[in-house]
Amino acid sequence: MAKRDSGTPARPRTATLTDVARLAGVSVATASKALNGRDHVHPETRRRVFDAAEQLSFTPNTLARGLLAGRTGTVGLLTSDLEGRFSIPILMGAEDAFGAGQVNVFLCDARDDTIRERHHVQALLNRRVDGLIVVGSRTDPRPSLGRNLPVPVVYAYAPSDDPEELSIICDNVTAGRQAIEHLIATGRTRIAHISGDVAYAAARDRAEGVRAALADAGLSLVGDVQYGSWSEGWGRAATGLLLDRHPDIDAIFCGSDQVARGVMDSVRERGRRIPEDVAVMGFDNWEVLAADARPSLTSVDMNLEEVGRAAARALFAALDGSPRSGVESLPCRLVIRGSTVSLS
Amino acid sequence: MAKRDSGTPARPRTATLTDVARLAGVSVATASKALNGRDHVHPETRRRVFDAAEQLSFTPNTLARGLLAGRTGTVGLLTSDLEGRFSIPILMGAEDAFGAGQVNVFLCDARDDTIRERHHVQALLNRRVDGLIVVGSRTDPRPSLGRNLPVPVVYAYAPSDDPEELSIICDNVTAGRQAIEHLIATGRTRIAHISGDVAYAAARDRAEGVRAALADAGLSLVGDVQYGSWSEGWGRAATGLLLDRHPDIDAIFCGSDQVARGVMDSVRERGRRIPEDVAVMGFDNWEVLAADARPSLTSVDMNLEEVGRAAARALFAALDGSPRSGVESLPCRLVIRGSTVSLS
DNA sequence: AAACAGCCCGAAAAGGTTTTCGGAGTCAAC
DNA sequence: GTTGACTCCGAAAACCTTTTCGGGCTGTTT
Repeated sequence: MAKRDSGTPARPRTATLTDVARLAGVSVATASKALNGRDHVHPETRRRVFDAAEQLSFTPNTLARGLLAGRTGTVGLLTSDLEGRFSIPILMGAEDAFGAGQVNVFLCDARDDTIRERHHVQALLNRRVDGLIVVGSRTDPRPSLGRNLPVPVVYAYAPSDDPEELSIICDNVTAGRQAIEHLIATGRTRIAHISGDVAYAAARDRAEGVRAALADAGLSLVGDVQYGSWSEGWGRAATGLLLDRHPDIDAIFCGSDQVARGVMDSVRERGRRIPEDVAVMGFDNWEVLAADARPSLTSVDMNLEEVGRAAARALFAALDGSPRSGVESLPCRLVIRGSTVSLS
Repeated sequence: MAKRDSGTPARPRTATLTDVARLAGVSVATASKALNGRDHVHPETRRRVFDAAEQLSFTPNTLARGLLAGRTGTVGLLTSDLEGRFSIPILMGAEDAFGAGQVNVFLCDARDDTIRERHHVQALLNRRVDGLIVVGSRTDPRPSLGRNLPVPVVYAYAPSDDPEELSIICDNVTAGRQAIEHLIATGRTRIAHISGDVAYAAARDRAEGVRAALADAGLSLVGDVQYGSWSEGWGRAATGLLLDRHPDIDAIFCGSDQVARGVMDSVRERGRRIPEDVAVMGFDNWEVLAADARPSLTSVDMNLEEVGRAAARALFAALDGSPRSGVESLPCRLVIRGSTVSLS
C-alpha cells in the first residue's frame, strides 16, 4: 500500500477571527461584536464582517471561547456498562436533550471498575466539563462520586448512595403494581411471579409492588416469588416447577422479557394456550424479544429515554443555579400486546 | 422540596498553574517545565513544585493546553443509529482503544438524518476534535462527509462511497463462506439459506460467499436464497415453505440470529431434531438470543469491537502522519454451539 | 467658537498553559 | 581579573475569543 503520490491533500487551515477581521478591514473586537450581534456596530460594517466570515467559512473556536467563559458547553456521560442494553436508551435520551441545545457529550465507559471510573472523572474534569451524568448498570444504589466535585452531578437509573445528591430512577415498585393491576383487570386471579436474580434491587422492588397490588385486591401470590436468573432458561425451568405444583395458575408476570420468552415456550409445550389459559407478561419491553413472540408479549417499558432526558434537564437546571437533590422516580409504562389479551 | 438551608456547598475553584507556581515560589514557566519533566530544572525545585501541585490537587486545564498545541486529544464518534445493536460494540471498541491513551470521545447520534449529521460535524469541528470516526448502521456504502475536512476521518462498518477515504468493515462475503464451510465440514450437503432484507448489502454479500463456498464443494443451494426481513417471524414463515418443498434439507444458514430463532422454532415444531436432522446457523452472535436457545445457536460473530478498535488505531495512524485509504475488511469469527454439532 | 452628546471602532486584557530566549548566577581556567 | 562554560530560572509570546474602556469622529447646541 504505497503512499499516494498525489500526496495528502493540504488540509485547509481553519480560519480565525483575526483572518475575518483582516478581510473585512476591521479590528478583531469589532468582528467579534458584529458576529455576536452586539450593539454599536454599524449595519454596513456588520455586513462586511458577515461576508468575510462566510467567505472564509469561519466558525469560532469553542475551546478559546470556553477558556474565557468558564463554560465549555460539554458534559460527561459516565456509564458503567455500555453493552448492557439499559445504558443505551438513557444515553440516547440524554444526548437528545443536550443535542437540541449546544451541548456536546463526552462518553466514557468505566466497565464497572472503580479505578477506571476515577480516572475518567479526572480526565473529564480536566476537560472542564460543565457537569456529569452517571448512568448505572443496575438499579441498586451505587457509591457516590463524592460531593466535593467542582461541577454538578446527576445519577441516572442507579441512584447515588448519598441521598443529598440528585438521582433519576425508574419506579420499579409501582411498575410491579401496574403489571398486576393489568392482569387483574383482565380477570386473572391465580397469578405467579417468576423473576430474576434476587441480588438485584430491581427484582425485589418489583416483587414488592406485586405483593402490594395483590393484597389491595384481596388476592395473594400463587407460590412464592420465583427468583433465579434473568435468562430464558430460568423461565422455562421455573414454569415447569410452578405449573406442576399449581396447575390452576392463570397468569405469570415475569421479571424480564427474556424470562418471559422461556416461560411462554414452556407454557405452550404443556398445552396451555396464551393468553386464553395463561396470560404472560414480561418486563423491559425489549422490542426484538417482545414484538416478535407468539403471541406478541405484553411488557413494561421503563421509559429509559425519558430517564436520560430528565437527567439532562436536571443537569441544565443545576447549571442554571437551581440544583435539586434526592431521588426522583419516573413512572413506567404498560405496553399491552397479545400475551395478556386476545387481539382480534 | 424546599431548598436545603445548608445551601449549595461552595464548589472548590480548581487550582491553576499560577497557584502552584506561587505556592512553590517559582515562576509559571518553571512550574510547567518541572511538571512536564522538561530539562534544566533543579531536582530540589522540581520536588517543591510537585509538592505544591499535590497539595492543591492541581491538574492542567486541557482546554488551554489544546488551544496552544492545536491538538485537543478528542475525537468525534458519529453514529447514525445508536439504538441499533451494531453501533454499540464498535463504539465500545473505539472508546476502549482511545481510553487507553489520553483521548476522549465526543458521542453524536445523527439518527440517520443528513441535516443532523452536518450539524454535528460542524459542532465537532468547532470543538477542534483531532479526528472523526463515522459509524454506519448498515454495511451499505454511505455518502462521504467530504474530503476537504480539516481532520482525518475513518469510516467504520459502513464504508464511505469515496474509495479514496479509509473504511474499516466486516468481510461479509467471507463470513458467508465460513459458515457454509463449517456446515459442510459437519457433513451437511443439502443446505438452504434464509436471509433478511435483500435491500441490505450485508444480505447480498453473505449470499455471495454462500454460493461461492457451495460451488467450491461441488454443491448448490437448496432452493433460492430466501430473502425477507430480519425477524423471527420471517424465519418461521420461510422455514415452513422451504421444508414443504425440500424435505431433505439438512442445514439452514440464517441471515441473523433472530431469523435463526424463528427457524429453530419452526424446525422443531415439524418434528425434526436440531442438530441431528437439521443444523441451524445464525449470524451476529447476539448472546442473549444465541446462548440461551435450545440448543444453543452456532453463529458468526462480526468482531465489531475489533472493528471499533481498528478504526481508532487507523485514526491514530492518520494523526501521526501515516494516513491510509481504501476499504479494509476484517474477518468474522465462527462461534460454534449446539445447533450444528452435538455437544456431548 | 466652544462645548457637548452620540455613535463607531480599536487597543488591551483576560482566560491557562507551553515554549523560546535571554539573563543571572556559580565555578573553573587562563 | 577576565573570559568562558554551564546550570537554572523568569519574562514574554503564543493560541483564539470576548469584553471593557477609551478615543476619534460627526453633528448639534450655547
